[in-house]
Amino acid sequence: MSLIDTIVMQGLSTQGVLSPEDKALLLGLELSPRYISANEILWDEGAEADLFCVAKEGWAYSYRNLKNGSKQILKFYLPGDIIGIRDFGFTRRLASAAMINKGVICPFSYQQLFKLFGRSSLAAGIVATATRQQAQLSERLIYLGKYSAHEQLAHFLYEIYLRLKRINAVKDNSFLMPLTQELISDALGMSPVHVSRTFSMLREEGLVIRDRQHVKLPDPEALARLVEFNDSYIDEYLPPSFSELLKAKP
Amino acid sequence: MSLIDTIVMQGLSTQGVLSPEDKALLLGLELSPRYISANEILWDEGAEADLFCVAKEGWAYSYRNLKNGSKQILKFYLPGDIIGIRDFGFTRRLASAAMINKGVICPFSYQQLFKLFGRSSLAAGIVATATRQQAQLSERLIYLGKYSAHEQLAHFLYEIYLRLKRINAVKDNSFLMPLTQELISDALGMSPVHVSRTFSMLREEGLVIRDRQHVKLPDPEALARLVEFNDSYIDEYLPPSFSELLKAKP
DNA sequence: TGAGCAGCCTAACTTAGGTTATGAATTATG
DNA sequence: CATAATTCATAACCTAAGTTAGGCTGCTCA
Repeated sequence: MSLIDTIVMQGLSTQGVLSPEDKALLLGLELSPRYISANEILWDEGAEADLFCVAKEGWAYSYRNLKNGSKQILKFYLPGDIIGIRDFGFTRRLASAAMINKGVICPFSYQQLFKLFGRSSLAAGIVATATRQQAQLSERLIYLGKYSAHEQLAHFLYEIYLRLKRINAVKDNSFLMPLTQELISDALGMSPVHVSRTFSMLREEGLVIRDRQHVKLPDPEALARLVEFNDSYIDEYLPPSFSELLKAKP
Repeated sequence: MSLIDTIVMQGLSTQGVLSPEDKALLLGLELSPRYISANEILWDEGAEADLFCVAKEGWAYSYRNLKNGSKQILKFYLPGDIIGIRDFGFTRRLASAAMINKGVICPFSYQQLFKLFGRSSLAAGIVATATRQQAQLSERLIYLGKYSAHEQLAHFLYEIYLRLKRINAVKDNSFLMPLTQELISDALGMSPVHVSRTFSMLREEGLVIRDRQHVKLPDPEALARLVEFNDSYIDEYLPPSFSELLKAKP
């Protein structure tokens, strides 16, 4: 899993927009992998925002600690995702980030990112990556605002399923999800008890089979229909016009 | 109100990072103002994503229509904000956008944006603008997930207050907010009735005085304490390191 | 190998906020 | 100027989800 495997970069790459030098620059970002243990905190809210990471192995999440002692999770990061882009352009972290299970991340600095920005095609790719993350956040906002716990959890599981499928981590409609129900409750803004209740409902409906970290969606399409899933924000490549515009540049 | 007045661009500009040519490019975006009437739809979800707008006058919002007939508002845009950056890198709109009151917007195309991207300092500014919007969304997510209606509405009003103050639209702790309670309810994911109830509570506590569109916060600091407002995501300039990095570039 | 603990389930009870309804005040329209 | 349509306030009632609690299972590590 390299940065190039980010879906947007893939799009740029397969359309021949990235030059060999661009690719060399991208690959240069992953020269210093760091091995991280489970539950290790990558950074705390308010810390200096001086680097980003590509998650190579393991899951991570960003979150905010709330005054009442609980926390709200903003996003789960799967292998291949860029962690910390959220803080680009801020001096301090707006949210904490932590590893869920043990894994490998590749940190890179502002300096390295700016080097990429010199090449407008890479700037476009980075921005597109950031807006994709924002799009995922928007979807979550929509479900938090107006849908029931039942629909929320279904949506959440289907999103994870799609993101894992993209990186070939789904086999026979099953995947590994290293999340406790407490983490899920922090992400969906509901109580852990209600997450359990809702899982039970989905099980009884035959939509989700789960044994600890092993999750199986016997009929993913049924789940998708239930939540009217809008998958354009996950799967889409860059618009065709992009490659034209980028090639035309001097 | 010009694009330069966007907080990030202001930061770049006052630190002398923007060259005269950069500024000319930016101002070029504002050459074709369009006059928009109240409630006019700028674009629908699923439409081709081919342009962005700078809001010059009037308020706008982006939203998603939900299957049950209601809608979820993702963001309100005040004068000076860039509308549509959310869809950068997608071929189709992920959300609809509409004007609230009548106003003026300045559309610009992907081509124009890419021209800006040729200059890495501007690319950085645009990305930072996009991430700032994402940060505002994250804050809303946090409040949707874990706080009561009372705290949510207080937070919402205080955010509007800060954003308006930045563009000098607050006088004597009062400002004009052209939102119906129904729009607010669509943004905060609660029922219109409960918005009204909650406004009544805030009024009784002496925190918010409101007569139709005229809103006064007699003691903004008290409101801020109530919600423990984290204003770093609104006010902060670009990190000092940015200007160093950008100047160092060839 | 067994004590301790994290994770999960289910039940009983409570509550914040949704829903429906009615009326008053404002604003738009013919 | 009169009528219709918004917008808002408040009340009465209801439900989805929170809270507290108790018990089960399967790790971990002493």
